[in-house]
Amino acid sequence: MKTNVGHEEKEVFAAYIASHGLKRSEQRDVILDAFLRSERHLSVDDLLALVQKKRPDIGRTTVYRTLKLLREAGLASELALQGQTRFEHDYNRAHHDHFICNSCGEIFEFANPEIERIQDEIAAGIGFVIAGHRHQIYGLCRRCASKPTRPER
Amino acid sequence: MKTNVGHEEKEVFAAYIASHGLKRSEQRDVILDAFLRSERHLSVDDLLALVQKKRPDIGRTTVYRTLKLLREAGLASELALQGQTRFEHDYNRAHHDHFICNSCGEIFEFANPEIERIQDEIAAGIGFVIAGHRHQIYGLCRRCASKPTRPER
DNA sequence: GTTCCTGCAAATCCTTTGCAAGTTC
DNA sequence: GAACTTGCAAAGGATTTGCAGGAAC
Repeated sequence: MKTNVGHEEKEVFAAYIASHGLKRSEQRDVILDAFLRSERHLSVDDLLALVQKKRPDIGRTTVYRTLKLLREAGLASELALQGQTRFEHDYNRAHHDHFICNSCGEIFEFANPEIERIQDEIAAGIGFVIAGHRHQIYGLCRRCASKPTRPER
Repeated sequence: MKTNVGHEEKEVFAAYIASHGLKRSEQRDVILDAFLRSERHLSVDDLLALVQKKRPDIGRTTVYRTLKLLREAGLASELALQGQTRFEHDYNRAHHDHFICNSCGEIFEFANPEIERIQDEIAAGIGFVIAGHRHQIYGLCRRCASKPTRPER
């Protein structure tokens, strides 16, 4: 297993901690490490499960609180899906949106400058100042779409 | 005050009720009427408040249940915002997406065939079969953006 | 009469918060 | 030692469900 995953991100977090009068902790280290090692779009419970493989005594509350810090530090960003929130890496990542498969739950990213441009144009037309957006496309991924009849949802 | 608002929609609902072995009720009539009279994007509590002006004894649960029926009958559609769900008219309405003001909560609709086309194109490229999407743009509306300093959120 | 509806209270689900005990600096 | 963290349990907000009584057909 790779060691020293996300070295730079860990430094960013340490700097954030230091500059905000916070303290480092074993738990935060473990949670950040687990977060950085995963390339998936993790729910809080996904991350909790990963974390508890290393340290079963770490609680869900701490995961929630640490994810909040990671967001503030610019390391994680929130993906607000229907029922639950998922988190993805955000350090040095360009903006993108998501396709979400209703059958297997897989999430695919996409980015399209043309769509962004049109959004800006429409916003300008009504004097709306954009702060952010949420653009999620639901349906069936290639694999699930080709399977005979798989119940969605 | 206008009478007989949404005559056609009321017929659609009656037909839906009849064809599904359901029964009509005073409550459903009041809720549907209040829903049709409003042109806003209503939260459940918004609608409950409107309904209770006429019939204070109608409960929140019934509003939830009736909205579910209205969705199934094709009269209402759900707008899944951050914390809460809002509902809008869906009868004979074309697809559209939303701008949402973080300051005053106002919701503006927009539709852009070009964006839809690009979405379809990207989806086709990865073999994704689109079932629906959610495209919400957050920020400040013209009025709120022009005010000096209004706390967002 | 049977079946469907309604409203209340209780139950869920996800997330946040209060608090006493443990850590970090 | 002061200030921050942690985990539990409790609280929160939105939505759903169980149930007994009330309406519709």
